[in-house]
Amino acid sequence: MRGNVLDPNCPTRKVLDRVADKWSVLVLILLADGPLRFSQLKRQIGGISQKMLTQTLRKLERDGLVNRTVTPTVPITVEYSMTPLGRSLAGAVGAIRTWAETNFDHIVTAQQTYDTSAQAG
Amino acid sequence: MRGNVLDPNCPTRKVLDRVADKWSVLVLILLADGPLRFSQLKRQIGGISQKMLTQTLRKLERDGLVNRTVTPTVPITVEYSMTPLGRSLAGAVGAIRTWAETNFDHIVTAQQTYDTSAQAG
DNA sequence: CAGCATCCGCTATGATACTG
DNA sequence: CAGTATCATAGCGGATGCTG
Repeated sequence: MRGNVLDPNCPTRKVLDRVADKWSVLVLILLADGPLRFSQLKRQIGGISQKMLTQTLRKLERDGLVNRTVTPTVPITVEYSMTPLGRSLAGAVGAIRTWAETNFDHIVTAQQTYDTSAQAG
Repeated sequence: MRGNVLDPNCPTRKVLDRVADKWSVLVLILLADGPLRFSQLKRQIGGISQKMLTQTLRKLERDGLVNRTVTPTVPITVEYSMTPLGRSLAGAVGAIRTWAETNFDHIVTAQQTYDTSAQAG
C-alpha cells in the first residue's frame, strides 16, 4: 500500500505537513551532518525561538526521525541525532536546501519582474 | 554566490518558507505532471479552499515557478503550467512526496510507540 | 469558470518568566 | 543547559457573497 498526498484524509498529508515545516527542515539539515545539542541547534538556526525549537524537536522525535539522548551531567546534557528513518528523509530535504540556496536569486529576480510589470499599481 | 538557509536575513529563507508551504508543494506536484486549469487543481487537491488556491498560485507565479495563461473563451479559461525554474524545483519536491507516501506508515507506527511509552500520561 | 472582497475564528508563534 | 508554562497577537485560512 502507498499513500496519496492529494487525499486530505490520508496520513501522508500529516507527514507532508511536518516535512513542509520551515523549522523541521532546518533541524533535519543540521542533524544530517551529525548529532548536536539543544543549544547548538538554537545557535545555528538563526531566528528560531527556544519554544519553537523544543516543539520542533518533540515532533521530530515523535515521528521517529530524531533521537533524543539525555546525559545526566550537571548541568544536564541533551543530544539530538538522526534515526535511520530520519536519515532517509534527510537526502530529499537536502535537495530542497541545495535548490533554495542555488536558485534564490532567480526567484528574487522573478519577483522584481512580476512586481514592476502590469500586476503592479 | 550562494545563500545560506541558516541565516534568517538571507533571501533563501523566504524561498524555504514558500517551499515549506503545504499548498505550494501540492500544486507543484500536480503541475509537474502537466498543465492544469484552476478548477482541475481545486478538484484534485483535497481540502484546499478557493482562496488558498488562488493565493498559492499567485505566489508561485510571482516566484517565477508557474506560468499563468489566460484564454479569452466564454467562460474564461485559465491554465497553469510549470516554468523551467519550477520544473527544476519539482524534482526535489517530488522526492519529498515519494518519501512521504512510502514512509508514512513508519511514522504512524513511531508515533504510536511514542504516545504509548513513558512520554504518555 | 476563475477570481476578488469581506468578515472572522483559530492557532501558530514569539516574548517573557520560572525550574531542575 | 534544557527545558516548561503562560500570555498576547499577527495572520493563516475557511465561509460567504459578488463579478465578468
